[in-house]
Amino acid sequence: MTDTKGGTCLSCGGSSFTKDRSRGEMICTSCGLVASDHILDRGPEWRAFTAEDRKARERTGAPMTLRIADKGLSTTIDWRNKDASGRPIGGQRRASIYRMRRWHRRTRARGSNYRNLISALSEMERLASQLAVPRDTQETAALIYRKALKKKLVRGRSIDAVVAASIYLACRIHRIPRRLHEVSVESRATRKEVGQSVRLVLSQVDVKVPVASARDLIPRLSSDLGFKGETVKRATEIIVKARRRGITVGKDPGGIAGAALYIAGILEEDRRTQRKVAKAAHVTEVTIRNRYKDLVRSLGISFGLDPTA
DNA sequence: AAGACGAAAGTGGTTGA
DNA sequence: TCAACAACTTTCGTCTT
Repeated sequence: MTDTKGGTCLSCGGSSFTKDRSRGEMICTSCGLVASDHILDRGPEWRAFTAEDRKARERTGAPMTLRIADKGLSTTIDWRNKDASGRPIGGQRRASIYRMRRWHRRTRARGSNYRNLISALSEMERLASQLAVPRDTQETAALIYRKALKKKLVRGRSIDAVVAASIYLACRIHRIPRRLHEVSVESRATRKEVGQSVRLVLSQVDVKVPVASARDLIPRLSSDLGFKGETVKRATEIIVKARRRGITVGKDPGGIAGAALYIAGILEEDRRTQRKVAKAAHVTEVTIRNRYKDLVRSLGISFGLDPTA
């Protein structure tokens, strides 16, 4: 409990508030009203300097706060200026009731968006930790989701799908190799739904997302398969060349990355079976073979001579 | 026996009339 | 809404190591 902030309490008219940092709540010091509904909207003010601080607020702060804020006023306030026994209410008390009514209306008007955001953010938290997505990437995801929400893209489709899409896109922006199917496996939405949401968000929301590249998948795949450094380097070269020839467009990046690693493995005498590579890359052996053929043909790779180039 | 290869048919999704 | 289509998968038989 530390700093106090300006403003007027809607319940008692008091002007002093206590801020509970761990919960992100604003509490009126004279009547105890939890007045915190704006905290969600003040994105920038949420910035904290330590990881713990940020974590504490992001996780439990917003949703819990809102839940509390709503709880206090979930009943309707009668419009007549009478008290329970029918006597008229006057003076300061009356003004205070009026303010409460207005506040109540406002909360309700924005209520559906808030409610949506609450469940979305908690789902996002769950998904992100499941996928080991870093904090800043998660923030990007939250931002994308908010934009989508503002554009009414969530209407009529599942929150989970749009959340998953936001995380997937945020990962791509931050070049964190998370593939669509990985995200959808952890999501409650199906791969199809997530995919559709990704496309929708991509077309409607103003985010620039780099194209998914096979290159970004190399580090993960190679560590899964235990390739040595030289092999990884060579695989990366192969992909760079392949992209320059334009034979990577429209193909599953997993297949390309897998095939490049497979080829590099042969060239570097660091071989893995197609089966293993395919499994790690989440494609079939056939796809590895097809990409392998494409790559070998268009890059003129030969396996006979000592590969020193 | 395991791995590599390729043909053929099937799947789920996009695109364009 | 439907058909054509591209990418990928499944399945399976055959060759190679």
